[in-house]
Amino acid sequence: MTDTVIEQGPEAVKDDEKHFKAGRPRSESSRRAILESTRRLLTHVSVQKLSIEAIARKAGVGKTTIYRWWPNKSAVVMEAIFSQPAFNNIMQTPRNADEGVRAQIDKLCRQLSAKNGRTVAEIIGEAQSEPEALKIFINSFLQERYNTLSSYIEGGKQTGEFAQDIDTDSAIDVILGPIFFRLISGQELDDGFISDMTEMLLKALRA
Amino acid sequence: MTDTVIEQGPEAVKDDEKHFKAGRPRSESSRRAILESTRRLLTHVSVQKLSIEAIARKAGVGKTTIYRWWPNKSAVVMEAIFSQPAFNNIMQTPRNADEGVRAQIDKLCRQLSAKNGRTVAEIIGEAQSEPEALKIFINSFLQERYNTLSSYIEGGKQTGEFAQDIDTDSAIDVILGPIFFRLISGQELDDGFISDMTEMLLKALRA
Amino acid sequence: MTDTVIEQGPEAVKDDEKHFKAGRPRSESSRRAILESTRRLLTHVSVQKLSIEAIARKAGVGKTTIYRWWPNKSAVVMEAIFSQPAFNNIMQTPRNADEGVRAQIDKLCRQLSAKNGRTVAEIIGEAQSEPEALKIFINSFLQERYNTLSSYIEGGKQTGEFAQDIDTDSAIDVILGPIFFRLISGQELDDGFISDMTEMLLKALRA
Amino acid sequence: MTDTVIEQGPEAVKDDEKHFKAGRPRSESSRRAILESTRRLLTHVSVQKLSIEAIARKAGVGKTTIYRWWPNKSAVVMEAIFSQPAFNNIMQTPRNADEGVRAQIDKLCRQLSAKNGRTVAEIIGEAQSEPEALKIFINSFLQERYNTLSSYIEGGKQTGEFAQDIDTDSAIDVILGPIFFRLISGQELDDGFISDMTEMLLKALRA
DNA sequence: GGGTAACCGAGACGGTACGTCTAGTCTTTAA
DNA sequence: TTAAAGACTAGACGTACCGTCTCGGTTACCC
Repeated sequence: MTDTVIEQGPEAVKDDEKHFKAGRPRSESSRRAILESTRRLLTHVSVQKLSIEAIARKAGVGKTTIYRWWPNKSAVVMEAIFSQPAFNNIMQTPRNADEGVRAQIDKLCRQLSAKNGRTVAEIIGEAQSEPEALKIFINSFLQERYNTLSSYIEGGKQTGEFAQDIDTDSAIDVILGPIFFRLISGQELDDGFISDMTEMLLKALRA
Repeated sequence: MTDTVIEQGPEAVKDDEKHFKAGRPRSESSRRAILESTRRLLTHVSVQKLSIEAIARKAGVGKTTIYRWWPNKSAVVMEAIFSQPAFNNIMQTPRNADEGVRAQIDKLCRQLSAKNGRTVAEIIGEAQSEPEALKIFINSFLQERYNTLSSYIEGGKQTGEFAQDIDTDSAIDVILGPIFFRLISGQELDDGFISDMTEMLLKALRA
Repeated sequence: MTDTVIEQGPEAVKDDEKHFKAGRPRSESSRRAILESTRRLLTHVSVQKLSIEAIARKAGVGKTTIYRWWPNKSAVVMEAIFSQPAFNNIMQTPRNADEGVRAQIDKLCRQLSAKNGRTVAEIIGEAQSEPEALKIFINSFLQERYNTLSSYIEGGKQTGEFAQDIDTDSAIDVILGPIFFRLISGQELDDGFISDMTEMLLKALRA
Repeated sequence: MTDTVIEQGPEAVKDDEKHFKAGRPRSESSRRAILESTRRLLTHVSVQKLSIEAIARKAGVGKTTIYRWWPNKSAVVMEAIFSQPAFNNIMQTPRNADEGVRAQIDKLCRQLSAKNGRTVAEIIGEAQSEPEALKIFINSFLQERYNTLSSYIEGGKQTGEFAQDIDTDSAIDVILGPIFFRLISGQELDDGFISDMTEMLLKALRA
């Protein structure tokens, strides 16, 4: 699901009617080689120091092939990172709102720990000067967490678990904020912080 | 106060004893021209697209002069931005902890609004792939806000305004997090969000 | 004698009358340090790659001190090289013109062998793009060899050893040419070549 | 013929079999623009003061394009200069050895007169500190003159025109030496000198 | 099975910027 | 006044990538 947001190719046209599609089709093996090479290279260098040329070289692919299918480096990197199984966000339906929020916080912190967290931080960094990259990041990663949290909070407000007067969107930012702030300020997302933060946030939400 | 952290020059030696100081002294006018040019250029381009060459060109200064006094682009940018009067952080002593935290949140949000906020976001972005730049950012900007908030929260815990069992450092991250998260996720720091957030955070802190 | 040609400083005033000479006197130790450092550096790098900065650094001297006393790098190098005892050109008075020419060829070839030869070649190279350096080279090195050869050839023409119809200046160029050509074309001035050449040249000169 | 020595490109593969030749082909117009710009710039500045950047700027070409096809500045300059029609060395077959040597001397002196001579002198100068440049100079310019003279001298020795006991290689250096020496010592290659020299040299060669 | 068309790799292209180096000048204090 | 130190503007160095382009060659689909 994640990658369909990123995907830019003509495949986007998936309408009912079969389109006349002349010409050689996109090479699936090249696509995989590009993403795999990107992941490999990111274990050694930062997103900003990663170059399209290096990806192409390593993947044994022409630069044009990359430029044809992705609008910029950030898009390649995000598809490479977020298409990994660890980044799928399917949550088990929780027993109550409190538990749902806790589970989402936990899951997100686990996803952002270790190497992947650093890379996501670098992606966010890259996105600060490229509005388009920021949009892709939001659509392909943040949106889903927003939606999940949103449903939990709305649910909590209805059941009376959470205060009725809190603004859902603001609340989400208050929840996600500390996590990403720790990430970009170079601090660990250690268990101590996670539990401290969780208690504070739930106290803020509760009725 | 901010810039003393960044400052690199031999002026650091300000001891009582007179030092032998051979050679032509640092040109104050070049220093000012560099910082001013940096500020001007940043109104047109992002931090990442800003080049040392462009700064030198615009300031009518040799590249070496920049490299002599600043370790990298981020350091120049930070000194240019944070040395502006708007970024001094002198807070009036508040009547109580609650008011102190509110004032600090307000002040920070005002500093990060408009053009400056974007630039700070870009600085943070740049720092994601340069540990040294991150360190400078923390020392020359974040640390002060940390210290101020820390004293308010500790005070609040002692007077009984705030809960005794909260961890001060975690609390600070919970407070600063949402602000910087809005910033880096490209959303406005509008009044509605600020007041929503403030209420939630203070609820989380209160005894 | 050699170096007076190169010398440019105010010492040029060597008139009888004592001149009032205010200010700190020229440092003889700096002068020696500069020349010695130049010689040392030239054992590692070529004349063109030798920089004034490197000389100043090595000699523990300001760049200004060098620029004050020598017009350019070539002048420093030539004074450093040609002031060595090996480069004095005092010839014993020969028994006849033939022997004089032979002796001069021999001496020159010996002076231009090994490391010194390479350096002289580099000086000539440097002088190709700096007319002033070329002039200094001619005055401080070539001229003396010209004069000596000229007197031998003129003498030979008078005694009938050499043909009357040869032009002395042209003859000198014909004699010196092959030596310097071997030098700048990177070939050794080996004994075989020296004797081959000497025979041919004397045959050309003889009546 | 001259430039094939300099040429570095993959075109060197001119075998019968068709080679697969991927990628965009070398731009002939860029190549011409580079050489032409080099020639133009050399009418104003010396070889040593000529910079690759200036060539690229004037030719409207990226620096990389120059570095891709030539190993260094000297190589560009030599191809620019020696690929001119005036520098082809095709000699008419002479009636005898004497005439051949005279013709070669004449031709060379004509080629080295005026502006071109100065540039060749500068090339030689440049080559004094760059062994690789010297090698290219020898291969792309000197070698041909050597070969031609060699065949004439060998011929002359066989027909009895020239002395049997002269060493051909030494003789060539004796012939070329005076010409290049006049060049690098900044003197004109005027007709008077050329005829004086020619007579002396042929006298030296004759049986 | 031939035509068509988009794909592929390779790699050259004009550019920009990097961070370093040196030139030659300027400006200070100490001798 | 000169020496020494070292900062100054200026600009070239050779390298790395950018994003575009131009090749020869490949692979599907449709008639």
